[in-house]
Amino acid sequence: MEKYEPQKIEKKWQEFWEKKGIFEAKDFSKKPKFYILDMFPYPSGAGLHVGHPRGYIATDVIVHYIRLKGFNVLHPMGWDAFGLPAENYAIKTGIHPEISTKKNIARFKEQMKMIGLSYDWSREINTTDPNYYKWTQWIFLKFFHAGLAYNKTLPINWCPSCKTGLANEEVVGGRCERCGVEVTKKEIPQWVLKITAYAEKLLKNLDKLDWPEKIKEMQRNWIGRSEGADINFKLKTLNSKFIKVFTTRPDTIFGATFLVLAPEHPLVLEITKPEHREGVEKYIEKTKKKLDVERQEEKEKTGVFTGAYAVNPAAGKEIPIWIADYVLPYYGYGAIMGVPAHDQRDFEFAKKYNLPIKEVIKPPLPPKSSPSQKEGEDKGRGGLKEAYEGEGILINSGQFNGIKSEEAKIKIVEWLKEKGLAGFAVNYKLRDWIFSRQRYWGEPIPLVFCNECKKRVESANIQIPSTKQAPNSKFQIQNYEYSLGEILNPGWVAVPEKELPLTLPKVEKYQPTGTGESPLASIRNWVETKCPKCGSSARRETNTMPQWAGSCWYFIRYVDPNNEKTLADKKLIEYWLPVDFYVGGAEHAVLHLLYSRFWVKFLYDQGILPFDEPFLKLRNQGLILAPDGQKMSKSKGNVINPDDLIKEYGADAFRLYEMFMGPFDQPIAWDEKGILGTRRFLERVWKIAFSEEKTHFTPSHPPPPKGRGRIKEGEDYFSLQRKLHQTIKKVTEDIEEMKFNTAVAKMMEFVNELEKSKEGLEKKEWKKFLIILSPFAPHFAEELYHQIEETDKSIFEEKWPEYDPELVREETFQLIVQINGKARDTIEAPVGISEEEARGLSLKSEKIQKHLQGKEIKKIIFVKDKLINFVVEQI
RNA sequence: GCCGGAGUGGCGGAAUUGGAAGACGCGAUGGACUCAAAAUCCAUUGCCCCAAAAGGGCGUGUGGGUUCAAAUCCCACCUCCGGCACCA
Repeated sequence: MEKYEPQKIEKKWQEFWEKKGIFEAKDFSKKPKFYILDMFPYPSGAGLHVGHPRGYIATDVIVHYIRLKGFNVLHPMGWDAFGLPAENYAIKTGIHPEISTKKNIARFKEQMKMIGLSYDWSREINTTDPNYYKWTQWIFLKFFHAGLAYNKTLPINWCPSCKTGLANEEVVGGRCERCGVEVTKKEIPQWVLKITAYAEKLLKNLDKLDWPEKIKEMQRNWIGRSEGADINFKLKTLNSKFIKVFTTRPDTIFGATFLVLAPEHPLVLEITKPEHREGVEKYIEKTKKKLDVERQEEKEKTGVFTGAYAVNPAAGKEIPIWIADYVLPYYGYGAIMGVPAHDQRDFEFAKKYNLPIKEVIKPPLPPKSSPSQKEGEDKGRGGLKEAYEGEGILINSGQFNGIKSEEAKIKIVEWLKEKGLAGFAVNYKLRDWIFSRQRYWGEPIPLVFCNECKKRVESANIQIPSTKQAPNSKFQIQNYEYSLGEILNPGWVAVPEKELPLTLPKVEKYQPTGTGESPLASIRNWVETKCPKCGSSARRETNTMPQWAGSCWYFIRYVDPNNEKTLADKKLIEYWLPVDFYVGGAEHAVLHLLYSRFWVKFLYDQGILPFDEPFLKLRNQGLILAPDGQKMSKSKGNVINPDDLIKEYGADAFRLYEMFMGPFDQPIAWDEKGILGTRRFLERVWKIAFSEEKTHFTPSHPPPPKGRGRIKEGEDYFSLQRKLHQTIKKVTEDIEEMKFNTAVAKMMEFVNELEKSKEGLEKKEWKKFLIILSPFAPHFAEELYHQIEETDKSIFEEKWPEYDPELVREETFQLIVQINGKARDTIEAPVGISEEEARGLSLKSEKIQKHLQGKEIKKIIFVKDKLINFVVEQI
């Protein structure tokens, strides 16, 4: 017998598969298609650690399984290679990101091949390849022309360490998602994508996706839809002007005793009375200096009075207008109505500045624990301890007194609507996507700025239709045709499609300037260009696209990775897409997963894609933590690489252990001892494979009887058969449900039994076991398959075995005999026996007799093929 | 504070239409093989009582409840992890 030496066999079979090309997807094959995708990695310099492959191995298991089931599978891999680490590395070493990226990709690929992952490498893509990002730019221009990309100077989140602006989604707890440094504010011109235009669709479609509830919930919260009303408060002084607020509680309008504007509100200075001007300006200054985090951490409410008054449209009373930084400028209208009796924040503010508190909602039943309702408490004279935020019955609300708040929410808005002072409204927390990065290593934004065009567009005074009505309209000005985007952003002109890709120029210094300009700005002969429309001198946009741009659509490119005419052939898109099954980490819940849904919805509206959701089914793998229970990171020095493990234990033992260590979707700490267990398992299977009587058994007795009845002869043989088929069933079901850990456990159980058994399996049955093992341990199974089969076929060209339902069913079971719910004996009994038979069997047991002595049987509970329970009472 | 998920041996975990808790693996202990060790093989391995066996009791975060029977269902609470957080 040869020794099991994974190092010898793994390389051999990897080359065998590659030469055969059996893992390549066939376009338009007659087999049913299945597109299963891993989130493609950023090829970092550190290479893969043991956490990465967890998802890759899981999809690989599924891929093998589903191929064996007869599907035409698309399972590609590529590189999300734009990003800061490569650029930072370039700053440090002067090595161009393209070069370091190339090196890293080679390393990643080598590691993936080492694990034996069965990707279709003929479709490999790389987001930094100009032939790829040509289409990223092309899609950006679609957004631009449709009026969904706009240029605006905004105070945005700025990472002082990465020296770039960030999207809302990239700020985690006030810190930069990448480097963890606290985010500051910076006001610079930005390209912004109008993701908010898709808020409703992004929210609604979630319901139809087979995604983890957790991710869907996170997206729902992120989009943050609230229903309520817009209400106009007439200003006391500037007669024609209104302050508009959004509220989810129009039923409390009679209790609005003041207004609060965000310090950034555009009307603040206009309405402020001269005698309050100084205080207001000071407050605005102070707010400007505050970081978003500080502003949100502030517990104590602060604010200043503007001296101005507005009129409560329901109560008709004059109410003061304040400014305070607890009102955020970017939500709603940056202004709120203060209802201190029914909003805790307003309550705290009112308490602090002695503003009137007016109760307008009475709780339906006084809640016992509410301090405001305690007896003997000084209520009604501003003695409230906290706001009552629940629903209830209206009081102090004129003609609406006595009705329920639910009802009032509608009636009051309708009443105010008639007076032209309110309307039903919906608001979202989602904000538009800040799309510019002041860094080098990203896709150049293919736009130029032309002063002549700016003048032309501005002077033309065009009536702009809403983007919804005319997303792709063209406008003729003099001899030039402008798109909607070019009209909405005067002076900005798109680089013509035929000039794409607009390639990233070589630069001498990668160092970000920190002033808000990209390193590209220093390359004069690149920046200075001619306007593609009118030929006047123009300047290129020097910001680049964010990290997430390329990953928004990469799954589309895999279906036709080399197409030069379009992002992918329509027929291939129709055949392969959308992605049937997507696997990756949960950390992208509101980044990549939201952005790519947005892009797909847009491309669908543009008629470019025939589907509007990219990923039908999504599953997240749990994080693999370092043995110390911490997240693996280079800085902590606790990273474990797969290379050495594979060298020592083999790729198959590694794969098995990654699947066996715990439930796929739960985080788990790495334990190297565990891989020893799966290696031992393989060694035992190997030994069995070389034992003729175990794998080439010829039964000397008749085949197993169908149905009931037992034969003593060949008992071991039948019980092995049965066990094998139960294992096939369990492994099949577990792969479908991604319960890989129990699938592996079941195969181990089977092998234990086979080891112990006096008899063995016939060759054709042994083959079935090798096939169900093959997705987990492909090299190993292929080797043993060729040991029993003279063939140049691969095990992966076989068929997934069907289990025999007759064999899966057991003939006997352990009847549990309970007395008062406690198990007192077990008796082997034939499956399907009746209560009477079971009772008869049980009463024969000495143990049971003993327990029943001196007791009266009150009741018998019988569960078929499981247990019988005697309920007794002491006589 | 709000939303989501989870608490089971020394460890990772199994068991969910309620039906023997601890599958499988790791570790540990004893033994075989060996000059010895590693590897391998065999046995034991939730805790407690009993000299041992037989036998019995306890046991799935805590407290209560429903039930012949609860890790599983209900109520209250505790802890941990993840996400969001002055969103009007």
